Amino acid sequence: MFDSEFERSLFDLRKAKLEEIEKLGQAAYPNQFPASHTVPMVRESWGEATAEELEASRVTVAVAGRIMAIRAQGKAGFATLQQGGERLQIYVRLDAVGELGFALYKLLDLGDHIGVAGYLFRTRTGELTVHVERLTFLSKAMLALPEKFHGLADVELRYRQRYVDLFANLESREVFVKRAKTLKALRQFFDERGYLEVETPMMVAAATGAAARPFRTHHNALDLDLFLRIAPELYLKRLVVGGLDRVYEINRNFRNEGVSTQHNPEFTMLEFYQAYANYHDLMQITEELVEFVAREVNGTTVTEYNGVEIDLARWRRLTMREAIREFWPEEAGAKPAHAAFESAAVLQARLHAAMDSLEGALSQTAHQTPERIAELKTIHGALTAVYYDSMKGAPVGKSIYNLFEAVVEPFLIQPTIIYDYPVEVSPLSKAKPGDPAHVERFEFFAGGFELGNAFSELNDPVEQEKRFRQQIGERERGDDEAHQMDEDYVRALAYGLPPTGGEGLGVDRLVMLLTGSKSIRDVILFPLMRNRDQGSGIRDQESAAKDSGPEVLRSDDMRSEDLSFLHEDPGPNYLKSDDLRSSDLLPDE
RNA sequence: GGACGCGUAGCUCAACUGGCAGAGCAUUCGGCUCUUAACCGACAGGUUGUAGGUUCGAUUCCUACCGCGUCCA
Repeated sequence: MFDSEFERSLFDLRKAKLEEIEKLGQAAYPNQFPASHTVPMVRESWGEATAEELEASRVTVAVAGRIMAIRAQGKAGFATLQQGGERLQIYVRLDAVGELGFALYKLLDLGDHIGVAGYLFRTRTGELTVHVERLTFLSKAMLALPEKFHGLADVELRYRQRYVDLFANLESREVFVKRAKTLKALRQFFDERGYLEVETPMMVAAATGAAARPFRTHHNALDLDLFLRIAPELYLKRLVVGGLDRVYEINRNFRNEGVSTQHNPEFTMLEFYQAYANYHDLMQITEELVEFVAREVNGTTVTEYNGVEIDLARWRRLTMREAIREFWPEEAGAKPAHAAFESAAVLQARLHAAMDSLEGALSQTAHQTPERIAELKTIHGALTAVYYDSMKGAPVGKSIYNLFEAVVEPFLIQPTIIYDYPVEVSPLSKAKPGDPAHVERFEFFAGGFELGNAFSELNDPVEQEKRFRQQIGERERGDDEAHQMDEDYVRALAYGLPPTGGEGLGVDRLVMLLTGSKSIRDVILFPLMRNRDQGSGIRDQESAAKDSGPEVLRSDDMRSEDLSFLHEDPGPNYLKSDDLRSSDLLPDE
């Protein structure tokens, strides 16, 4: 538990103080405190009251909180209580609380929980303050708090010890309050529109519905290899077959892939399906949904992200081909003509010319900013990859999609819907009438990343089976993003899925936008972290002695202990896990 | 997986070109009955992430490893 001798000696000191507190007739760990108000309630009710009004009415309150600042002044003193995410000053005087009360005050430390009863007044400087008449000890902080002005700044410690981050950095608490409001607003939106909230399996025999590697686990009693789901998609559509016309699910998905500012191995996804709707309806719902949630959470649709104002109520809609032409970098030469989207050979020629053009631009970078040079290098690398992938036989639609990801997606800062996706990258979407090369699908973006993905669901079982077979062919060509056959899903379609629109939305990413968070780890309470070994910090003797014993776990080890089964070597029969590539929800690079 | 950056007291941060490892907050002791990043005085607190190497001498330079961050895959 201790990181140093300093902490150990502080802990011993605080234990001695607890004994002194008990000698004063207070319990070291009492069971309750009958508060009359929360700190936010006090601020709400009397935050504007004048000194005269407070004096005339003599409001008495009993509030509890954690001491976040303490200033003793001889026979009196102040402290700042924090509770419910807000702070309230208290004033303790010897002649008001008595000898015992003041002796307790002198034994208090930063971080202790106390309860106070007294009346409200304003100090000379105008601060709303409780004039304490009775002081109750509630719980002691046995370890030192972070620096009181800067809070806990170390990013790693903020993630690993979120319990400290939450009380030391109130803006961190605010992020998670907004996350809760986001979830509530999402549910309200769908509940009001007649959607049924459902829960589908997290542990599945085959990980379907998205393009990602799954985690593997095992059910002992049934001796059954299972995967953690990567998406609920195919289950939710089975429910629509079953007559649940409008369903939604907000739950965790698990993808066994890298960690980044936009990816955590477990993340929260909203998916919803609506019978008799198509992707045009979904575009409308998406815009309404994001706007509604922004207003519920922030009271406004304007949010600042990376220093840029984003209005989540103002959406653009572009087809993928329009977007590529619009965002085509001038350093890459002429924009692809429409014909370039029809034939692999023409597209390859266009890509090759763009690579040459970019190389030329990169050889004369005197007037470019370093940021732009880095962007151009990234774009050049991505175009090169698309080119060679195409030369090796990738379907033209897949190349167009990769081209879109390279030159458009990072630049979609303002809310944008991109629609009409190539059929080759959309095996679960329904084709556009009269245009078999494209499907009724869109993804929506803001802040430079994908927020969600939606389409008119393919409901022809024969066509679905054919698409799955095409995906198997893609996999044999070496594309590990190809989808896996799900025969029971095809069977469900054969019973008749009505025309249906379905959508997935990355809840963590929406919260990032609404809170201005640059990393997904800032909106996940306990993001996945590597194990810390003894490389940092001194291990206390107890845990060092019992290092291998199961009963003494270092706090840093607990998470990974819980999750260790997820990291086992897949082994030879890790079968199709790599191959289980499916739909299009938040596809991975 | 790759590139780059970071890791110094419980916390927030210094330490020039390699030359005695420092400050603020917090802690401890003393003073102070309207302070609010309270103030005044004193004390204490370090295996500079870990392990090696170069050097008369390493927080500083080199190598490997661990952890974190950013970008890329």
